[in-house]
Amino acid sequence: MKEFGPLYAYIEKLHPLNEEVKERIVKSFVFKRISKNEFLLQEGEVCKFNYFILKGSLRLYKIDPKGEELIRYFALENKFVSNLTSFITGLPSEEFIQANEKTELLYIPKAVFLELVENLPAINRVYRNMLEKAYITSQKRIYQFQGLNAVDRLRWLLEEYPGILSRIPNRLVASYLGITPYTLSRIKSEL
Amino acid sequence: MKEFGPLYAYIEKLHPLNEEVKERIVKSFVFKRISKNEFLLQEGEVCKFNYFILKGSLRLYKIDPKGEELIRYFALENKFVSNLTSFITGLPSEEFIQANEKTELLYIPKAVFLELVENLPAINRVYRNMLEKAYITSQKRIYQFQGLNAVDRLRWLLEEYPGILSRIPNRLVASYLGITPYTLSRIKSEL
DNA sequence: TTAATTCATTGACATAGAGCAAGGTTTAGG
DNA sequence: CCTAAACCTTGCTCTATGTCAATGAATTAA
Repeated sequence: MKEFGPLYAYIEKLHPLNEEVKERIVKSFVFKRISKNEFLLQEGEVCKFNYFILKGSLRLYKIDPKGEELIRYFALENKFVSNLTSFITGLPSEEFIQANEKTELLYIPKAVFLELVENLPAINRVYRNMLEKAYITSQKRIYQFQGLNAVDRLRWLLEEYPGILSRIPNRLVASYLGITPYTLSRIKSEL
Repeated sequence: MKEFGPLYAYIEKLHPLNEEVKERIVKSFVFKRISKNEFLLQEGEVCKFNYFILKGSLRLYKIDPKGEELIRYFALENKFVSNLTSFITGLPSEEFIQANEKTELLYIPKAVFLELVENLPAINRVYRNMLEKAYITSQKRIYQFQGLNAVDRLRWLLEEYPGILSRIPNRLVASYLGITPYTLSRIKSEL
């Protein structure tokens, strides 16, 4: 079960783990390997899983009325990710979750996860931390849109996700920044 | 303790309350009346309270490098509000919380609140719901900025907060929408 | 490896929204 | 109730970013 190392490490930063709890975790999560562009969730489906990324990356996005991809979030290694809104409410997702590259992950069904949240303090802490982190990230992003122009958003991105431009197609990065690929291409030269 | 009616109602939508729990709530929250423009939190302070609004409204904002107010959120009646980021992390707030009008609220110190979160399932549920709601709201707002132009943002606002334009100065509404008051004034005529 | 596709760059032009200035209106507090 | 201050509106101009088109580079699949 060497796949579980990164997950244990993640959880242990929040709450101590004993062998019994580790066993329940191993029984509850499933390993999965997906290829580039494969979907974990499509618009209209209810998000029934919580994912932990071991290798690779995902993007979460919505298709707007013009058919454009609006990317809300890039999820990289050692992050929990799901469409929390759909996961929480049980309503159909408005978002897609798709792999940017070949990706390895662990996933846990919602019902199993919520049962662990209720019964294992470590996982209660994980869920709380997910919500807190997701919230803080969203809030930063709001101010980024509200207060920064294209160049400053790019600067912010490069601090937050160093090396992302060489890892993820610029077209997707532009969507994440809320600008066109043309503008991204131009502002990259202005540093 | 008639002030507590709205708070009980709020909590009871999430989790049943008995008299014993109500008593602990009454002992833990403090009633406060504040005047227009009074601050509940200033930049640099750590947010040590959680507020429940009984009457009136607050705004949460940040001052950008040009000295402009960037409003992230309007909190109206029957909402819990605090600077969750600072509340969670214990780090100094980058935001101000200020009253838009004469406002009545109940507040609870962070330490007391967290103790109730740990020990009263009803309040654990309240905190979880706060985080979930705050997250969902933020996420909507990201897509609003990423995908909508000024007119569509205004339309969205009028659905989400009907009557807000007659209640809160347009200057503040414009900041919330991420546009200038000039533009807001102009687009109001385009419906 | 090559052909087909997708992606990035760049120039010319278009446009939403910003910034400034001036005037009229509303609000607040003494 | 009256005055000062804050707020809203509107015309004019400016600018950042979008749009379109053309070309070249990189990636992908066969």
